[in-house]
Amino acid sequence: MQLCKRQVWICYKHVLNEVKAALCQFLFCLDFHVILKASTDLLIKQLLNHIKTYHHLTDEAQAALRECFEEKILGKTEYLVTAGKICKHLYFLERGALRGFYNLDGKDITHWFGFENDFVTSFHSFITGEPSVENIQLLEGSVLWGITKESLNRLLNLHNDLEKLLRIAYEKYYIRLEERYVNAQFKAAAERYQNLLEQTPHIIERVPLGHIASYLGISAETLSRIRSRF
Amino acid sequence: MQLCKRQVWICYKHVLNEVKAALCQFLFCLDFHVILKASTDLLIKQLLNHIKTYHHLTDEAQAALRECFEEKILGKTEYLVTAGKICKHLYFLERGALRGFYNLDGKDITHWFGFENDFVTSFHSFITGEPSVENIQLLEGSVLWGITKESLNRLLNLHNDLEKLLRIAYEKYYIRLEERYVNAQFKAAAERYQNLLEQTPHIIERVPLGHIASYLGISAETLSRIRSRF
DNA sequence: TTCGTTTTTTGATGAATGTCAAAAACTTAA
DNA sequence: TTAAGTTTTTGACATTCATCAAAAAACGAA
Repeated sequence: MQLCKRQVWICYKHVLNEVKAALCQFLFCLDFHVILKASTDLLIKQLLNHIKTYHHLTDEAQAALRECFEEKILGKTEYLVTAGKICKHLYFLERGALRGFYNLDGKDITHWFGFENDFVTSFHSFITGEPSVENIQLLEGSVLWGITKESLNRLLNLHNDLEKLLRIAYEKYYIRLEERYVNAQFKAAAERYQNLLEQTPHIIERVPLGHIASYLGISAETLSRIRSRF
Repeated sequence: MQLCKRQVWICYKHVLNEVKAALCQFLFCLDFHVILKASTDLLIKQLLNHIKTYHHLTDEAQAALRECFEEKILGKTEYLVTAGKICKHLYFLERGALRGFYNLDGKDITHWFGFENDFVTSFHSFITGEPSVENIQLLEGSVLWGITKESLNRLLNLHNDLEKLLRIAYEKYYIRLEERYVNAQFKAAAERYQNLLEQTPHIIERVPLGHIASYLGISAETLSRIRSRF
């Protein structure tokens, strides 16, 4: 777990995604932590499109968001959030995959995954301002957009429709978590794996078995056996 | 499970809680479903005091809430919400206790408990407008305050501080659920019982063992054995 | 490609927990 | 208070799953 990396900030305008990705890949190899800062007239299209599915925002609120979100590109296995530190950002995952995990008796326990169009953060730390108990680690090279808690709070006081948007987002995330909770606690391991296969096959396709086993609350050996007998 | 009961609406002003409780008790015996309608200048004090811990409301917003919440008093074993029906109310539990449960393969699975100062509803049904999959049943005679989704939405559009309050409430409920999730899935049965003993002893004191076992995801027999060896 | 490392699979064993059944304790209503 | 019903406890046994160890497969860097 590398807590201290060399950082590069790159400001850009009208750069192709492919070029951007290649550049980042190159810098990852040199062990740099890359933070791309897009011109404000660019991008966040996907973010704005996504939140439209929650609630419609005024043009002013959209412009304000554009100002405050900062692009961040991280490579596979890098950490977005590390346990013990206060997490001051809320991130939108534009492209890629990551996992939230914490350490229990020396073992890593993965308790959630994030994919395209998810809002991710250590919610506990972000909301309470206490140090995070969980780590967030990249499973693939990913493109994220981050906003600080201060910026977000400022915007929430300026734009009422943003407050409503966030409330609706929390509602959605709440019932999603509730569903996950019921699945996790009250169904057998094999059934939970079946559910995963049917409802979120992308998890199985993109995440190594070990993490999935941990996520399902079973040992990797047991999951391997379940999988072998379909 | 009685879906259709005789109802009494009682409008009152300046009635002692003891008298109210005695009256309700009497009516429960006669198998009435009691709905008390307080004069708007009375009560909801506890509710308003409680939500102050989340966010301060303007006097106008407080007055608006007073108008919209309706008192509801139910007896032990009665149902607040039944599976299959759309739950259109959000409730504040002033006094009493209840459980949320659903049916899985013919067995009742209790997945949460509610106590004093909790907001309760079938969140999935309330938020999505779909029929509830869970039942909410009273564990003790309880005093609740309910608001309809329509009223709430109307108030949210009128009072921005209410929107903020609700967002903050969702945040709290979200991280509370997340904690419960991690506890549930990744700790052993005995440890979960220990946690319950330490963190929420009121659950153990006020809820029958069978429901607690179900809540912990273990059989009543196993819980009985865990308990016998402390 | 090849070597070394990590991940996944397979097998043997033991611990934890579920299930069924019956007894004991507790509740409730008449 | 009793009698009926419900909940909790106890015992015997079966099942599920974790653990440890070792082999096989997949992955990654040189």
